[in-house]
Amino acid sequence: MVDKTSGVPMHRQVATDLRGRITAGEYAPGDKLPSERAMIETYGVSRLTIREALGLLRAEGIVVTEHGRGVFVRPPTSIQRLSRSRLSRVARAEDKGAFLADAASKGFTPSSSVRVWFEPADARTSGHLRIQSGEEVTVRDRVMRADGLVVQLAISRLPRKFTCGTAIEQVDTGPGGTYARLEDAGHAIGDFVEHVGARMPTPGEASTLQLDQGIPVITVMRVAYREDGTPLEMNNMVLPANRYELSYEWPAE
Amino acid sequence: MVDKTSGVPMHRQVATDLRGRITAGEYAPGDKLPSERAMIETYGVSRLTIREALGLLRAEGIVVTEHGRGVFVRPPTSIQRLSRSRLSRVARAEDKGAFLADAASKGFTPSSSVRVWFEPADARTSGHLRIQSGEEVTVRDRVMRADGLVVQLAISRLPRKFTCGTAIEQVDTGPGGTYARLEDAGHAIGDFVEHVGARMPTPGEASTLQLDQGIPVITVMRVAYREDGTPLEMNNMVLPANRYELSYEWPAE
DNA sequence: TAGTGGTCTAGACCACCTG
DNA sequence: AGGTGGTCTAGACCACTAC
Repeated sequence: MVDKTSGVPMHRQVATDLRGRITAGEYAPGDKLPSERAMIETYGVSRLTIREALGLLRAEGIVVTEHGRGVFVRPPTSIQRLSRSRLSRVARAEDKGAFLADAASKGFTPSSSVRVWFEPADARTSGHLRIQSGEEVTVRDRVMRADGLVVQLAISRLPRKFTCGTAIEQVDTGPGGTYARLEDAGHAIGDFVEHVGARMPTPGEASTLQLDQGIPVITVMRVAYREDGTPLEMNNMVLPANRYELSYEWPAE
Repeated sequence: MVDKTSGVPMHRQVATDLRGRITAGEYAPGDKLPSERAMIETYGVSRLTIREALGLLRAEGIVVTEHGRGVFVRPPTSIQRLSRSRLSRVARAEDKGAFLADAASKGFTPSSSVRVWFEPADARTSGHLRIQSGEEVTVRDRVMRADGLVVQLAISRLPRKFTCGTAIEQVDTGPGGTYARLEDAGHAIGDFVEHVGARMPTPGEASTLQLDQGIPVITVMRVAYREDGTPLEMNNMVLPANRYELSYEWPAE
């Protein structure tokens, strides 16, 4: 039962109570919570109030609702660790690309869909790639899956002058992927820079990545530089935050 | 007006319409949207339906509601970039610590509150620091502010055997911060590893960081290793995702 | 068929902000 | 004082899932 006179909104009281029972283990991961109509009796409030409380818990990512089935404590999802070694030259030499290399090493069956096209660089692209605005860039838009589940979106842009006549302009870039083809063409990679952020997904991303409410996405913008400092590629990645963790390591110098 | 027969829930139709008008620039950042009661007339639906639509946009982080004032298009927040150079030995030698160094270089007035205590290592801590479970660790819990606004939470744990008799066990660690004191004590830092993730904030974090709805937090777990590979410190940081971006760079090797 | 969550209405009162 | 969002009720019907 809730206290209608405490000043604390009733739906918050309900949410706090449920959250406490979940963290205390009364409802374990995967367990079904009582139905909304049962909670109406339990707490003595209207159904909307119950639904508002559940909305808070959903937004926190600790419960999921399934239409026709019930409300469940979200089970922990296994986290993939992506470490910067995924970009090592050794890995490239042996494999088809960063994502496929990574997934295969972890026992997943990876697959990806690729679309390739060309377009003039917009302001943001030209800034990061240090080319003229409007200069033609090669765009590779990829959707990566592990065991059929979409786990990563990535869209790469490269100045077309570096990809002309290479397999980078094909759907299948061949062994070692884009970076291997760049090196074949005489553009040895010198440095990588990654900018990492997080935000809530757009509706499109949420449906493509099959994201539940309350799950943010990690955004990574990676720029690959040639040994002379020329930007070769800008890669914008979107990862579901409940399935990924990024790892970086470096010497203290 | 919405189409009540299309099968698409009305609150989604309203949300899609508003989202379109916002991205089209009809409502600019900072602009006030029409009041909920005005939208009831515009769309011909009940107030709850309007509020559900606004709830979707809030969860996406594109609008904010202010009690008694209205609903506003969220203005873009300026992003702080944290790069790994913040941990350079040079910066340590000149300054009070990573955060203060960083904030000062960007024109903010930084401040921080620190609490220090000692406790036995739990399973997770002992695993990362490679010590016996229950061994005593020094805990430094910090709340960092820039111009009075809380911008970062950080909680560090170090095996106490490395901090005994150093200023690390004091609130003020002195010039260069924790890492400088470790080096003074003969523990030269060899490597850093950071694990980066994102999630929705807990209610406590949301209020401490004054986070609006729809803003995730970036989590960083940093482990500092001595030159011989011994873990010296585990630092768990929580950053508001709308104010921070992390940058990493490394040679292609 | 029965139970679940999903959507929606009409109306009410409260808390907060601005004039 | 008047407008705004915040909370809450009672009731209804729909869509999905299970048995």
